[in-house]
Amino acid sequence: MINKVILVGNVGADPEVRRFDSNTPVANFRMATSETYTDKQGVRQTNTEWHNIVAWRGLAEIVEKYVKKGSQLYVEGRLRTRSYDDANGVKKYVTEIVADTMKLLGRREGENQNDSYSYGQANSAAITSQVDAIEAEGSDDLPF
Amino acid sequence: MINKVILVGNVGADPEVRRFDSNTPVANFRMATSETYTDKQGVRQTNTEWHNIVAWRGLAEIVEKYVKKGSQLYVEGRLRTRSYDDANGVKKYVTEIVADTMKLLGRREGENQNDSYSYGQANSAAITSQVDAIEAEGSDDLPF
Amino acid sequence: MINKVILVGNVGADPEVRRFDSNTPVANFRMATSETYTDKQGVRQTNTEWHNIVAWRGLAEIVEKYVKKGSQLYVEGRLRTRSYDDANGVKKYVTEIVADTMKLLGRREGENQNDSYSYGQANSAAITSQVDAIEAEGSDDLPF
Amino acid sequence: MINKVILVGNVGADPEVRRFDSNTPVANFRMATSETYTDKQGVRQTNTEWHNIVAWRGLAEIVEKYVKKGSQLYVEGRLRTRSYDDANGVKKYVTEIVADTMKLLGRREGENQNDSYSYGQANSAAITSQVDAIEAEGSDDLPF
DNA sequence: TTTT
DNA sequence: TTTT
Repeated sequence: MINKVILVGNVGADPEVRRFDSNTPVANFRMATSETYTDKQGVRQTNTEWHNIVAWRGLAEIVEKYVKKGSQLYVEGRLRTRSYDDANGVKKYVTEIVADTMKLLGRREGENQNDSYSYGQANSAAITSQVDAIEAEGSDDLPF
Repeated sequence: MINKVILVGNVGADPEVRRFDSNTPVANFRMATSETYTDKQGVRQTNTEWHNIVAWRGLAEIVEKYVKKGSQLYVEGRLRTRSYDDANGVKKYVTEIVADTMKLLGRREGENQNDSYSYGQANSAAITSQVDAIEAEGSDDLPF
Repeated sequence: MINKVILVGNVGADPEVRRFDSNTPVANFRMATSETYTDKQGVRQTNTEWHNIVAWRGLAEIVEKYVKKGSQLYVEGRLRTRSYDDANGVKKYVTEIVADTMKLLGRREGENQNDSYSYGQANSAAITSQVDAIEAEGSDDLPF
Repeated sequence: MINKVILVGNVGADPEVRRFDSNTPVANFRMATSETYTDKQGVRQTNTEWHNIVAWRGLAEIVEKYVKKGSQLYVEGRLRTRSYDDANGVKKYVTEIVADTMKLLGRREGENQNDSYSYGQANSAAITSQVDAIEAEGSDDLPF
């Protein structure tokens, strides 16, 4: 069955990256998608939706290095709702997007673009070489 | 910005359809997407994810008529997280998929297929004619 | 960069599967997506679009076993335009969808559903076990 | 049935916009999506795929104003293969993506971002107001 | 709560 | 050439 999410938006705050046992990294961050429309009174309105993004392993490492508050991002992943007990022992539910593919868009100082990263399509060696290649490109002078 | 969800799965229970003031119908139902995999011990495992689907207006009416417990469905829509106060006055959050397009897949008794419905791409007259056409097809004898 | 195609439609004719050197299987088939609309004169019209689908390796083997003329299918893949010289030595171009994920929908005699297959997300052992599992399910008696 | 294409890439040359009878504008341009990978010899390789994009009416007008050679773009649309006779009277086929939604990504001089445009979801008045709003934003100083 |  |  198919469970697919595609987002293009901006990162709300610098990602948090944690490492669990066996050193598996996981990155969490929030991302906004906004839509603007003109209401019945002719007034411009903006609706902003916030999404919880989770990235594991190689993608988490790429997030750690390249994704920052304000980054414009393409994210493809799947929906997952999980529960947890809050500080008062109350069961809470949160829906997250577990990222499979990510692409940095646009351009800011220190950011790169035009590469996408997929979990599971590349082993860590390949990811490392991708990251190296990107860092090497960091000073390039592409027309776009 | 882009906020898009694509699901193919099965409906968990008959949809609930309510009508608000000005008679706007809204349909709510739950839909499952399952993925199966073989774990490290070689045992087949299934993960099921449940999604809250919301459909408005013309799409709600189509849901009311054609979507049932067990229906196999393609849903395209956007993520929206809303909050509400539960019976104890505690603020709760729920993430829903607001459907834009829907397609009945496969076939069960009383179900039809191969038509998709989009909110906003068809006026109510067109929706009505689609529905009529489907009802007219309702007695056919397709191979699936 | 992102190059993604998502189709839900029907297969026009039984797939052709060939094997190249080193025994890599490749499956080719055509798939139709139709849309119906009511024209300005109120007459129901149908537009059918035909797509060339290509599947490699494990996906090709699954196509060979399960996809038939008339199968209802979900296909996710990427666009690729390639050129070839026709019988008269004239250069021709053809655009194909190289499949990454596939899901059999609906149901016909001898067909199964609710499993999706991805190239590159499963090694050949896992694909084999998926196929085995499906074959084992082959005699069930589901409502659709 | 579902016929959907999602692309994120760069525009290869300035779009051509023509106007037919009844003044319906149509924009045509080419867009590249590239993927890079490391081959068996450990050498970095790039595959670039070129796509023919078509946009009609309001979307064509937005293309005319904002899309340029080098623009980074999100395009959502559907596949359509059409035939034509070339200068020698030989029948040719070309597969195009008819755009439904478009979003300018990244940022260059004279470009804007964070708005997406859909054909059919907005009437021409709404499109005009969107365009006005964008032009008004043209000198802004957004953090991203 | 679906489905396989 | 599919499907409705």
